[in-house]
Amino acid sequence: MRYYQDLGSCRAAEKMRVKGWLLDAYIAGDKAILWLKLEDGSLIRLTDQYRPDFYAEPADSDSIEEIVGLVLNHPNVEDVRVEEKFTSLEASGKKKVLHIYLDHPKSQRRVIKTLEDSGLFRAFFNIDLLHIQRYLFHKNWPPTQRVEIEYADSELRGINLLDDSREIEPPPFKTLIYSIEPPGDGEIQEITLYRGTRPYHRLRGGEKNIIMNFNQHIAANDPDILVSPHGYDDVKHLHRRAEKHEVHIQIGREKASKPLTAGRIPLRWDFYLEYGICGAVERARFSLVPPRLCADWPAGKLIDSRQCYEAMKRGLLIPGRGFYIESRTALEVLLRDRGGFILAPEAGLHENVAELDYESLYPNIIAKEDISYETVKSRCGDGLLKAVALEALNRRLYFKHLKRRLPKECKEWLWCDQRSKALKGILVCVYGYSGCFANRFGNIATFEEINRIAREKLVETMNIALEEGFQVVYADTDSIFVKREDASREDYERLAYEISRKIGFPLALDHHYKFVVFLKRRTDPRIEVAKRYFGKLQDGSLHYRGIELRRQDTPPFIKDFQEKLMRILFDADSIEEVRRRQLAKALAYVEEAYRRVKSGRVDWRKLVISKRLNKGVREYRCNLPHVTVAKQLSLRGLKPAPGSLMEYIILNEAEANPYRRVASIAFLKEGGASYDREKYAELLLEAAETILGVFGFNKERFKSKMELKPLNLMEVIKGTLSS
DNA sequence: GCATCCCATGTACCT
DNA sequence: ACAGGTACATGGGATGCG
Repeated sequence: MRYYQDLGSCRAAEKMRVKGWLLDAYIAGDKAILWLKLEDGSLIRLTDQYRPDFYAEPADSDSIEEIVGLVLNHPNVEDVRVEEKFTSLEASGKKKVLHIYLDHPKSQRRVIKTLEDSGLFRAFFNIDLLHIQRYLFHKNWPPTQRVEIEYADSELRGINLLDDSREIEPPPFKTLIYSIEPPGDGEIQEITLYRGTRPYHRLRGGEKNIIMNFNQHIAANDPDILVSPHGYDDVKHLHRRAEKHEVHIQIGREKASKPLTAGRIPLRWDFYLEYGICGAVERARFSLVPPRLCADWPAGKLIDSRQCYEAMKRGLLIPGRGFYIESRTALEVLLRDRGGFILAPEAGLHENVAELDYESLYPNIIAKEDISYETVKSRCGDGLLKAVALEALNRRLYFKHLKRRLPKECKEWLWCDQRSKALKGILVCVYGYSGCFANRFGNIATFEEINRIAREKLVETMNIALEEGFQVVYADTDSIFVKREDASREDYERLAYEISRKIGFPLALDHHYKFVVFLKRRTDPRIEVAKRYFGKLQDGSLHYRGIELRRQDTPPFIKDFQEKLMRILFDADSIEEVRRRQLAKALAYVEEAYRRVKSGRVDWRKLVISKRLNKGVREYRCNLPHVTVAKQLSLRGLKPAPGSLMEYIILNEAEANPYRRVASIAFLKEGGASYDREKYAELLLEAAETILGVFGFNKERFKSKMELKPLNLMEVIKGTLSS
């Protein structure tokens, strides 16, 4: 067993050796504070030395000895060494740089300011990271990974990483779930405590009391993880309210509330529901950032952290964050910058179609073809990006495949699912982030090279399918839709296997459709459209993309209608049966729903449209309905924040005054509202046309037939076929 | 003065 | 602090027509 010894004081204290998981870590003063959950469920707080260091590149390397003397003279600098380093990934040769060691984390800002002002330096490196990142990077210590540690006198003496890469279960962190009522930053009326999704206790009786009781509850239960609707923001809210009553509360494990949730992990409700503790664990392991911080970070930030860690391991210097700019002419963009490959679908109704999808195609290209920022121009060695992607890729594959062998919905299945989903979220971004302007190592060439290979692979894939006797109906980026009339599920699986073997990347049968419809452009029905289709799988479930039903801005009534319509239509064993029997039933259903909308009998709550307000009301140039709604709210003192959903119904679209066209649901009473029947009927028929359009359904014709009673619904269809 | 077309703007979705 | 590609609705000005 190897220990990474620290240079600490060697007092005659008893050394302890324990196994556990790093739950939280942060820098306080000149120490790293480490909270470890141990195997027996107990918790320990250890400290460790932390002295920050960074690099500075002299503007003029000739007078380097003189500069060293100058820097050493700074009262906060403990040591300076001259080292030879690559100053960028593209750099052709090493340069002499100063490695500067500081006396205290707090000194960094001051020292850098002084050095900057001196004008003697061209650039600084390894400064644009959190201290805790640098500490964990130096220790090669991914939080939440199983470790054996040695300590004495509450000081860390050594760590040894244990291999828990095959472990499914998350560390035994204790969770507390709560919510604050009402939501928002006003006075607290109640705090609800939950077991799973069920409330089991409500704290009530005056804000001050509620807060104090909650504080006590935390102290008594000593949870490791705090789950609430807004995670850390809720903790801040609690603190603000407590201050109002001059009450001291302690949500974290430190008396000094430095990080408010020191030693505990605040998680957002929706994150917890989707990814669980496993998700936080995967993020922390990937990024080497404590889960308290990284659970909330956007993926790009996690990738940046991992990239910096990998760079440091290779002895590379970390440049500051900044935006890179690459200018190119419009023609260059036109010629070079292409995204994924798309084969326009063959519009219409198809039977027995297979959708074959590549498994993490982009990360696989990065890892297997070793595409990276520094290798893209001249291929050499293992690239940085490969190192970033490979472990996550293997981990994801492991959990995804393990999941399939487990009984669905058991604990282990859920953990595998959460881990693989969390890793997928990161992996998808590795490719996108490679060309992101904010990526300190990024460049467009890398991004485009990955893209180019992906396109090449997809075209090869299509060709193999054709050679094997299949028809390619549609293809987009990393998936292809193929069909052969007599093909069985096994035939499709064989094809997927054959392609995987030849291309060298994993491809799998993702969906086997009984029926699938590819749509035409609504704005120009002569042209077929990508990314909009729907169908029924062999197992009987519906599967659809891009259509109204997928959109959050579609009113629930329309969604329910469209889904039911699809069900009715596809309740058959063959296309013949669909046409002969189900089509008439579907039309009858359209008529029924149409009459209901037109009669005004639909509950307005089912007609609510919700659209996101992406910026401040003043910044809009177009007076769109949801902007009008935002203005309505502003007028009444409710300021809708950018990013919030505007929920409204359409009262009368034709109204000249835009404020009377729509109404925010905030102003609608229980009694109800009279909605714009014409408009909602129109939306209904558009949703119907999406589903029934292939059979010749046309909303205008439907409407005119509806005016004439009695009507024979089939005429709506027949009319088209004969015309 | 009114209907119609076109385009910029904006949201949401797919991979 | 993920990219690029795609679809579609909406408002409002430009355009055409009488």
